[in-house]
Amino acid sequence: MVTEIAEEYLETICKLGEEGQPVAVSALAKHLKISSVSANEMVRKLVTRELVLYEPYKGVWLTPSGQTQALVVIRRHRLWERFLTDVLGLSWDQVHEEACRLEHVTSPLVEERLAQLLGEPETCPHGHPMPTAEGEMVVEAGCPLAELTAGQRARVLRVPEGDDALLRYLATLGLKPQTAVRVEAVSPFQGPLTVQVGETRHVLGRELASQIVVQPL
Amino acid sequence: MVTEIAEEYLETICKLGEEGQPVAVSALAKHLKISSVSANEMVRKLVTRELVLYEPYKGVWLTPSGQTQALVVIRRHRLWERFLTDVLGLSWDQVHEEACRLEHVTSPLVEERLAQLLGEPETCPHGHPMPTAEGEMVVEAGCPLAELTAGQRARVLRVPEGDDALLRYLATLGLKPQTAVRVEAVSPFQGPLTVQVGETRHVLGRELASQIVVQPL
DNA sequence: GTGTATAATTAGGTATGCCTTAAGATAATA
DNA sequence: TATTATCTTAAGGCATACCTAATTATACAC
Repeated sequence: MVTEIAEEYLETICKLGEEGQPVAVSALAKHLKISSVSANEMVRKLVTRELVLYEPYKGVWLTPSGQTQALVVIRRHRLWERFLTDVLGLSWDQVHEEACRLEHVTSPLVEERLAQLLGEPETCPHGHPMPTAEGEMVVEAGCPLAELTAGQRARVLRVPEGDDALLRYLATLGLKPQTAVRVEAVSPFQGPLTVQVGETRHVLGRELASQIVVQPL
Repeated sequence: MVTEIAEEYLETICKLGEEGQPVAVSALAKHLKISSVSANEMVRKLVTRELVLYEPYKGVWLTPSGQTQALVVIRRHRLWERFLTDVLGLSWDQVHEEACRLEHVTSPLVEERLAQLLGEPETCPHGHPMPTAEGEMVVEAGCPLAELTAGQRARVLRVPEGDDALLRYLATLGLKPQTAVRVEAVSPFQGPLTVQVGETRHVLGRELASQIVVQPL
């Protein structure tokens, strides 16, 4: 058994280390908003518990056991997010923080029943994949909206989960997972994109557009 | 803001101190399964936060502010219990422990939506009253089943919440809140009671019968 | 009234998880 | 290769919440 704090570390390492890439301890510290000294300390504890592997100046990555634990926490997080939006009617910018707390106090039984209640959802409200009960997670391939060229159509796959203000803005644009979009124009020199969503056209900063993952059609 | 541990203390003081009776620190310690030294320590912290009042050799009781906080936690606990039984289909012996963890990570918003979803329930699955969102809790008057005499009829009001094995046993007897019972016989010298529940007759130990609160009809 | 059992407190210690400062090691690159 | 930036380690602290052992205070029964 690990503490809630350790669960947060595993979860963060899993999210930052997509494709098995080692995660720099400094990146971990930045993400968890703690000093890199503290992160270093905890990483060493996780190493002794054989949940992560660590090479100085290279980074940290999950062992199979750590991966399993991380995916359990991520699954619980995303199940709660779905519950909070779909059943309790919260908006998608309100659920991340709540789920961050609920994920650590969820038993396997509640996890299972929640999944049943929700109809075994395949994504969270922000479009991120739901790890299965068996510990598998398939990340649907896509590319940042910012990489499309004028005229291309695409389907939104996922948006960032943690930034409430951003999510509220995206909601006003109607830019949510599964939505069809069409790039009208791309300004050069890292300029904004003009994107058609439904009947409306919106101008999106390059920075924002690079955080939205889409599947070109 | 108080810690989760402090919330547990407030909750326990509220439950043990029905009718505004001071709660002995030793009783608190026993209930929370910690040493009385630790309980003493925490009580002094709660005093400085003006959540409880304390007189040595007399006990501890809630201030209005402490009472409010305690009732919030109890409300969240009982709402989750209802959710877990009514929506997720857990049995009533499985929900207390889960709710003990969920109660501390529940925002006012989730509390409110949960109450709406459940139809503003007035009791938990074990029959204990639900504090209102305004911080009121009315404990329905009743007496222990053990105090009835042969021939008396009654309606079950509530049963203990924390003892899983007991709850499983009561479930097999059909002894749940709102159930009508009839005392068939009372053995003298603190002997068992014979009680009719539905079509069936059961023999209940005095100890057990004294833990079941009923309303005589 | 005094003794005794119970209750409360004090003193000293553990573990976790965070912090900071300072110093040393490594890597990237100019 | 030297410099700079980043990373790591060492050392010392803080807060919370728990513990045991020993001491002191109180209440109540005789």
